[in-house]
Amino acid sequence: MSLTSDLIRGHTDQIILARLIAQDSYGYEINKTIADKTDGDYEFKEATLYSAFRRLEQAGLIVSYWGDSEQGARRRYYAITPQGVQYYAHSLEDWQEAKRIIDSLLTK
Amino acid sequence: MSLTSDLIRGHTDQIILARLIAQDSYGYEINKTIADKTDGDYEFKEATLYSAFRRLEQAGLIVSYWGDSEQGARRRYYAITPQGVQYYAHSLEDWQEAKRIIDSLLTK
DNA sequence: TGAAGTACCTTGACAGGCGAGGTACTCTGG
DNA sequence: CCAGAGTACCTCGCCTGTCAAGGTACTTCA
Repeated sequence: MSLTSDLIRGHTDQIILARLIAQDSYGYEINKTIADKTDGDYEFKEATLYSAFRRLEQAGLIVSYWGDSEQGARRRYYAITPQGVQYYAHSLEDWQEAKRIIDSLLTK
Repeated sequence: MSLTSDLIRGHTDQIILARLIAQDSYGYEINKTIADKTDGDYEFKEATLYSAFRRLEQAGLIVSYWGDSEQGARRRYYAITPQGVQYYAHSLEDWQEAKRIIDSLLTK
């Protein structure tokens, strides 16, 4: 919910990349997966999600292609690039580090 | 360093409040304490720190008073208010929750 | 005397999140 | 048969928080 959205700020790219490492996916599905995994506690706002896609694609961390669904709404699929994988691995380390630092700052 | 600063974005207020729960303090000292506690890995930028003070005081979470040092540079001390304590307690819960959520989103 | 340390502060630019609004197609119940 | 809910995408413009850059003023010490 809104409680956590401030805290997840900064993890958007990382979370999207994590989903794309699991498998190619598209905006709507990624958001549903996130909602599932968090038992409905979290989900990106659409504007946030799509602006993240733009950012990540411009940075070369993901690429997109249109799904070939004849029926139903068109889907733009995203796939992670090697640079994306590398960036993600690095971001995982950063996250471990950040947790450590924040936790240490929240104690007397 | 700059690596972690993106991830600490959003924890600024919480970290400052944690310091003020330990004891009344002033900007410069808070930053030094943070540098100490993180072995020099982290420190607020001054502009960030002082804008956080303004925000927190406006929100009624901290109050300030001038230190009575006759000698040396003047110091503006900050103290946490009851609302600040309450906000901090809440933010701790949010942080536990955020860690759980983020970790769960970073796995297959 | 001048550099380094202590201590505060402001301005303006920039980036990311997101509310609000929009398009277009499909499926299902009444 | 058609209205509403669901799927699926997208843009514009505001708001908030960070921070580079710049400034002030005092003290200590080599």
